[in-house]
Amino acid sequence: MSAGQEQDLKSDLLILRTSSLTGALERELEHLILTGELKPGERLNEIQLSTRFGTSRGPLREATRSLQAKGLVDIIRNRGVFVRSVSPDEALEIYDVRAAIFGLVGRLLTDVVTDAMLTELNDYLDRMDRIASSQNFDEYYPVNLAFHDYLVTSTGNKTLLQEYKSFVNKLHLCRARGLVQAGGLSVSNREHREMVDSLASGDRYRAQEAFFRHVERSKHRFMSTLKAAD
Amino acid sequence: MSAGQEQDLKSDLLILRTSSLTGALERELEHLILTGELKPGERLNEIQLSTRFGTSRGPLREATRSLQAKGLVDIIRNRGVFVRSVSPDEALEIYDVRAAIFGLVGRLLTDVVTDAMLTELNDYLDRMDRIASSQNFDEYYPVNLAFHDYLVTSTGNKTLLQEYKSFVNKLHLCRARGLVQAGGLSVSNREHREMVDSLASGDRYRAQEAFFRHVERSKHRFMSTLKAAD
DNA sequence: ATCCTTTTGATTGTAGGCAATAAACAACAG
DNA sequence: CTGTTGTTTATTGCCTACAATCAAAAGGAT
Repeated sequence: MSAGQEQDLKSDLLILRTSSLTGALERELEHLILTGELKPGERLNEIQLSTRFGTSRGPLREATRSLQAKGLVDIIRNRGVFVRSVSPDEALEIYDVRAAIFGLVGRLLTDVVTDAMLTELNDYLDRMDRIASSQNFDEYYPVNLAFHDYLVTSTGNKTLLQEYKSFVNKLHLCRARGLVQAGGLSVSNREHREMVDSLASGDRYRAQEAFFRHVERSKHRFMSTLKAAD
Repeated sequence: MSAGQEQDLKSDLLILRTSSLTGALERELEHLILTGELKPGERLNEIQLSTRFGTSRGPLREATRSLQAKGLVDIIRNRGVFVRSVSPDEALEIYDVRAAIFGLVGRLLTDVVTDAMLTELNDYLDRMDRIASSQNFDEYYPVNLAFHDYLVTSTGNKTLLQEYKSFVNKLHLCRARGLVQAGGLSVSNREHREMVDSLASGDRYRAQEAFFRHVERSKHRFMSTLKAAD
């Protein structure tokens, strides 16, 4: 079954001795899940996957256990491994926690922000404004992602970065989540500008609240799509 | 090797068909780590542990992979599994994230707090005050834990609860962390009272900040013990 | 003493097998 | 026709045993 590319995964990644086979499998499965190739609710067949990647069942089982702890799959005893399906209710919970995390990003950045960072951020804003006016979502999305990544990374807090990414990932597993922000590109960028301005002001509470609200608003946009689907 | 109690763990927990052997091992190892029976930096020998619990290597390896994803152990290829040792720097990072999470608890609670909850919380405060005045730390600690648990659980946000507990656990893995709050029992309870009062006021920003500051202060107490050790 | 092999001990990955379980299916009685 | 009861089958859970791999310790040469 489509052995051409994946069969080589084992030998390919063993050349990069950097990590174990389990680790490679874990990254590969995570990729399949986050790109949607494995859809929420779908089952992961052990022997099917292990033969597909040319490994034995052992490392594969270890990889799935790791993914379970990360919250990407559910394991039901004697039934198997299933791609996690995040309910709308749980998505709302995640949005709240993510808002708090992101609020902390704003709060921390006020202490470390430099002029160089502010010009860099304003560059991002201008670029995103241009793209937003053309309503080109496919182009907007990666820049938007880079913008947020830049912010979180700049705090220098690696634990924070890890948590943030983990929550962004989990939101991808929500079935009901269409491309939420598709409507309000320029709306969203107005919030971005307020975030950067708040950083420039040096007011940590204003920054925390601006960052918090940005996620909260995106939660509300998500909720409105839920009601629309009723 | 001390087969008396642990040998029975397998059969005992298989009677409770509720969970897999891997899951049981994971909980057992987590317990050993968090109680300090396995100390930070210590290696987990596969065969030694599997024979100790009367299982084979497979489930044990799966359990350790899960613990790795939870951040409780580090796995080095071809070297083995080690209990995670949290550096002071990383502990400071965790304190910040935990502060943001806990701040969210305060913010969310203002929307759901009831009179019954407030009286319950004031009961906690009175009990802790009495214990604090007697400087009995062993008695204070579990009540303090229950107080915080009650707060986080009352938000109704299960994702939040899970994250909060995860961070509290990770802080246990910091070698340098003596019993930090040992000094300021009544100081800490003054902060608790401000937290409850802020909830009663209904001001979500005040509550968020009160909860945030409580963790931040405990971070500062932790930092002062670091300097003292220089 | 330093550097370079060699050995050793442990982990990692593989293969194969068996028991247990759950879902799908068939036979059956009401 | 419907609901219940076996039966089958696929899959997981767990085990043993073995080969491969790697890191650190031991040994010897310069």
